[in-house]
Amino acid sequence: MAERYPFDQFEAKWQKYWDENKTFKTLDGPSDKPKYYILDMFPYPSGAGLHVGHPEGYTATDIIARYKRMCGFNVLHPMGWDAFGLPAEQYAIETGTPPAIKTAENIATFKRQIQSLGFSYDWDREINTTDEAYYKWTQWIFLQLFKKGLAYEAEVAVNWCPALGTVLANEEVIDGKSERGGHPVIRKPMRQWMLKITAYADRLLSDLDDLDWSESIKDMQRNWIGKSEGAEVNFPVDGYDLSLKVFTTRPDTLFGATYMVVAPEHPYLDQITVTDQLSAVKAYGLKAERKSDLDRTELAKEKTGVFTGAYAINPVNQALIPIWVSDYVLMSYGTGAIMAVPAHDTRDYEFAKTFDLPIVEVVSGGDVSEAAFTTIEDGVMINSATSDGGFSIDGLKPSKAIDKMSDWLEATGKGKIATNYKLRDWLFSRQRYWGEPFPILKDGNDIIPLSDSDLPLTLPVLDRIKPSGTGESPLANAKEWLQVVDPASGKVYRRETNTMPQWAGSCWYYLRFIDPHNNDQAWDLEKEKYWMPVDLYIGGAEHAVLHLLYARFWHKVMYDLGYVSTKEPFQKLVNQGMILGMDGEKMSKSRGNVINPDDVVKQYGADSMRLYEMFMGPLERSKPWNTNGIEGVYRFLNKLWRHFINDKNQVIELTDAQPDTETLVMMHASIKKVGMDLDALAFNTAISQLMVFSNHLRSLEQVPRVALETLLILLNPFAPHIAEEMWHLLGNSNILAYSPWPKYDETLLEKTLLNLAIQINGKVRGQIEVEVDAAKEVILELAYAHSSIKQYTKGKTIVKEIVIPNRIVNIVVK
RNA sequence: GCCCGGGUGGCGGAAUUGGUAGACGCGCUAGGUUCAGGAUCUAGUAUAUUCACGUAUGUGCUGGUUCGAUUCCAGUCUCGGGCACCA
Repeated sequence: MAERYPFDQFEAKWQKYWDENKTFKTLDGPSDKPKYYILDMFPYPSGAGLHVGHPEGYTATDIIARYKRMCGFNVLHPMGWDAFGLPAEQYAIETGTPPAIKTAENIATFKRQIQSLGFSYDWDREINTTDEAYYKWTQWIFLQLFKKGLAYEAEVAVNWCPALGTVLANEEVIDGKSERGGHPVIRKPMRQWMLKITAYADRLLSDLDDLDWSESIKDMQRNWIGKSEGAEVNFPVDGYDLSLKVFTTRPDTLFGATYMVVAPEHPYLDQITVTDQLSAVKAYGLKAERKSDLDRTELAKEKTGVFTGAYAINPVNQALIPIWVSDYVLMSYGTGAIMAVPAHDTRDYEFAKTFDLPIVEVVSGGDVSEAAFTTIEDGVMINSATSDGGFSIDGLKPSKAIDKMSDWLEATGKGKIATNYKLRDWLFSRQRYWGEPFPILKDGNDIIPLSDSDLPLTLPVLDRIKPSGTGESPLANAKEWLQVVDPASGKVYRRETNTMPQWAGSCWYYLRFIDPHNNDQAWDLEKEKYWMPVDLYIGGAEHAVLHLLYARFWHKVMYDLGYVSTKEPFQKLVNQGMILGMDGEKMSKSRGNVINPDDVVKQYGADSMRLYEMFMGPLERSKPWNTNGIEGVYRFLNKLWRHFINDKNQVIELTDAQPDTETLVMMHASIKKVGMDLDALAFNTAISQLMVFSNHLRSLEQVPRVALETLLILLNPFAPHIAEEMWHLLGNSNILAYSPWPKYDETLLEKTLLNLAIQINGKVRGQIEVEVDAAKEVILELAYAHSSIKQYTKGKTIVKEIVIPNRIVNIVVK
């Protein structure tokens, strides 16, 4: 390791200075400065503390925040804690330590670690989702959702572990057994709160278009919402006064429907199954239920099913087709029933082959004796006309036939055009203690919301958190808390024992940062108008779908209620890539490849840590940690310090003379490149330019003060401690944090002479120096005069001369 | 299976609209400094071949478009992420 420059002497000093002087306190808007709201995904403060992945995003946002301040923006850059969640509760059950205590300890560790990196957060805006003053408003938002009819109760199956007397999260269930103890886990329906996110599916989808997010994240959200357009078709059940409704994206293939399949949970199943088949169907239903419980990762997708004995009437040709039951049809998607077109659907094809059901080709172009033909781009409809010839789609392309059949369904009332979504309503309750209590009272089945004045409904302090044994949360043990007596009527109500999931607090924290201490409102509407939307949001890709979708949903509800002024909360989103271990694998305790930021800061200092996190590669890419790499950036800072600062902490002698041309050009080129790279979040190449500039300055006999000062200004967002320290050693009394970002002079960067490569048949064979915008004739004359070009053209026929001004010359010879 | 991203020296990675591939950093080699090691400074460093000048090859692979392709197009292999019987 290189000899240390004294970072340990001044990094803490500057952190203390910024803290004591509240250097980064954000004044409430509106102000005359343009605003910039830059947000990190706030962390869950786990017991393990920070790992090097956390500071990657935080460093990126901090650099941008510091850069934007220097550019004259009013910057909002806050940090807080998403502190409800399972681990603290599990810890409480095991050790008896109350979750609030453990959580506070974890937060203290996280905060110390984050602060040791010199991030410029406005700590006066720190929020914690577990504070009463915060979750009061989470509860308030829930009440808004409830009043709008977007929150409802439903019976939903949970992972119930009888031995532990508790409900488990999916991640606590491994191979059908509880993670702790290995006890059996069964599915048990319980009353749960649901949020009607599906009501916003269309807007959540279409509003993605205007966001400055990566296409891949938008695609993930689009896929999750899973919009598909098609038709609903009613198939009357033969002999019954009811019809099976199906959803299909391929109404064009209706003539090819040779059977139907309903999900094992379909409500009509008991009614329509013939007596002979009843026991077989019931047995199948039980098996299907168990299968999904025990081993849902079963990869062998062998088709199974049972015939119900019933028949349906195909509405387009009156054909009688058998109705089967099979678990390849899901009750939770579409209508829980399908029309099966084996010739043109892979799954139906497999099923038909397994049970020897007829396969009728209605789109020509494939070979249905071999495989299902599923494309709608090619092929022509066949066998698709009614026997009386009254209706036909024969001869059409499938895509056209879809429209014609849909119209026919609408016209005859046998079906209608329909849209379906994969997105389901959001299961919004957990059987846990450590979460926001629902502001809800129960009177039998009646639901009574608390009034706003009763908020917050605080969590009761329990001597010991333990399972209720009934599947209800540990709150069911809090007898006093549970019972509420109405003083007027004397009537006794019971509180809701479910709590909200961890997502709740993170769904709106970006709004609370705007006005974190408001006791009368969740946030002030004027302040919201000033600060929203978030201009840049950086966080891990693991939240690409759920957190972002849920937050967008709440935001739209708040928008509809007039509490926020923007349709979308996060205008620009960037997902940082993962930092892998030295071995190129995901960092994990079991692999032993975890890097602790505390060790890095101790050994190399915060500036080197920050610089290395950004120098490793593009922010959005995954990349491996390499200790040699941090040595490199450390050496860069070390050389900078030791070249300009002597043993007595004095700056070497600088010159006040104008820099020479080369230095001046490099200085302005650096201002330009670093600024442009920062705008593009290309931190690694910006740092590279700083190194180039710094290397040049160190090579000079006489270093111009203005050049060194410019370097320090440019370096400041990246390595603020060393930049501030050297800035002050240079005799400046202002602080760099708010020094204006320098402007560059474009005219200095315009070259008068440039090197032009001469190619022969596309291969570079020589270079000439010409004036910018030199005439084609001049260039060619110089080119042919070049010795090696002469050699390559000697005795050859010149076929073509390509001269691209200021770029290249290519001479094609034969 | 479907939907997204990536594949460039020994390594992390650079490369405006197609226009001199390999910036910057690591590592390595040689030399200076040092009693020595470390640290540091200087020079070199894609591969093959050559004493050298040079020449040939080279951005996963195979083709294509072009005077010219890391960049555009088609196909293919591979790694990573997401979803997964979604009708």
